Amino acid sequence: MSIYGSRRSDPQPLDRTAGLSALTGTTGIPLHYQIKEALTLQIQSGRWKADQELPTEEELCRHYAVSRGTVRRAIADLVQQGLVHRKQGRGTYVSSPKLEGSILGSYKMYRDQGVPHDAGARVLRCERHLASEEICRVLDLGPGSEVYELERLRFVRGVSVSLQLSHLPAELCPGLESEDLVHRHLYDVLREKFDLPLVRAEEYVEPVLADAYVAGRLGIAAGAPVFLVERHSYTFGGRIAEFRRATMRGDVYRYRIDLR
Amino acid sequence: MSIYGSRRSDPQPLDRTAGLSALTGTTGIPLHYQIKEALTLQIQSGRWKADQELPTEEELCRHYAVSRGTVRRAIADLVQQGLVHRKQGRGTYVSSPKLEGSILGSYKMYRDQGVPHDAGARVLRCERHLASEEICRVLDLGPGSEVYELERLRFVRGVSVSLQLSHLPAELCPGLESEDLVHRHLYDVLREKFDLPLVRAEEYVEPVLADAYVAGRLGIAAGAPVFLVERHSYTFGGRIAEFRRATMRGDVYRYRIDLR
DNA sequence: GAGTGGTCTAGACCACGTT
DNA sequence: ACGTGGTCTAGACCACTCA
Repeated sequence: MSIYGSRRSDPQPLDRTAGLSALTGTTGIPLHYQIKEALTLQIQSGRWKADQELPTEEELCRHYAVSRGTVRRAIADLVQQGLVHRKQGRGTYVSSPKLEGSILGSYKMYRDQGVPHDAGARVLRCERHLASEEICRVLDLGPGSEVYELERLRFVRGVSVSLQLSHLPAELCPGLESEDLVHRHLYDVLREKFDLPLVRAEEYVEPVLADAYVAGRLGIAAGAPVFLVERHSYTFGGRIAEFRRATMRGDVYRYRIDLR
Repeated sequence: MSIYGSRRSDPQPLDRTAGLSALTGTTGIPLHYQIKEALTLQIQSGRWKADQELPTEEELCRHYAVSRGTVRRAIADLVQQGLVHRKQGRGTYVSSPKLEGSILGSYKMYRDQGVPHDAGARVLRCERHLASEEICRVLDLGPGSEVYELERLRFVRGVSVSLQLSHLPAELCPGLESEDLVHRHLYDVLREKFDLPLVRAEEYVEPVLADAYVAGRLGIAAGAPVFLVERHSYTFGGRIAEFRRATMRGDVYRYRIDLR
């Protein structure tokens, strides 16, 4: 029985001796930092799932044998990092990584604001095969690895807006081809079916001219200006989960970038 | 004589009664928040300049008649916001807004990485005149306001890379036309000559085709893909200091966007 | 009313940088 | 040696949520 057996949503046990006591005496690492790292590990390892309740401050104080201020400092850092959130009178909860919101917020429909309720995708291709040398390099895979290659056409209100070619390490999402990618977002499927939450992404954006193939798929003239977006998406541990090359209609999208 | 007369770099005096005591009793606003706001005001008003030393924790405790933990919480929030930074054993210092680094980091030279030592600009035009209706709206100015219109061509290693048309409220930077904008960055001039540090900017980016004028200026073919970047730059108080429309060569630049 | 997180205090000791 | 910020404690009271 966990020492947290009486907790409402029964979080996983923490091993105080392994996580803390070994470090405290010898090293000069602050206690609040060690506690923050220990809690981070619980979250990133997946032992604490999204929306799960953390132990209360008082429990953590007892558990780590520290004062409340120290526990609060550790949790405050987690809040600042976005790993957890707190509600006064309620408790502390694991935050679900919300990279998707960040991605959706970065580029916007040009004229047509508002949430596109009737957005969707057509899957043109979803194949598992040996990765090319280039894709192995980009996905940080050894030679001879298998990948899923997923070509999709995205629609908003019946209008095609972008053409996407995704590459995913096959070992991370075996059986991807039998998932419903028409009605569900790829990133939702990755998170819920394959336990692959995305936590970070880099995009490289260039302006290019639509070639004949892209123009045909998007229903625009060849030579029209479009965004070419290369996106590297990462899951926990810095592991790359998807490499995507997308062509987005320049007359429909524009990027918004906030600089601070 | 300031009560801080003995301080090393002689910070401006704080008026405790005006800033704090009036609020404390009546409202339920936390003390650490009120102190943070009071310190923020000192910085944003320009009374505390960049790199200036803040009062020590002990002085702030006495001054606001609060405990050290409360002062530390206020300063920790300022650190997190990037307004100040601390050095153990030294002190707490006002940070200089570093929006420029953020801007320079957002788009990168395509092939040619590395710092462009020999970058420069040619000023094609710098005129003060009545603002058009559109520019008045964008700059949030009343009708009949005057603006500077500044057209520049930027070079890196002797190659023209972008064409920029900036609009600035004339009242914020009177005499801009006599400043050296060839060897100095516009934002450096704004900060140092006109006391106008930029703290935030929004960019809207689209892919377009270069028209004949732009192509001629940039030395590329008409119809080549380029970025059209509209940037709104803000100084303290949410006041817009510059609206810029820039055309950037697509074969030279690409945007890098980090999503979290 | 019981339990949660939010605020604040008073004091202690430590690590670091300057003098 | 002294002054700075960094860490940690033990305790108090408050604000909010929920049964």
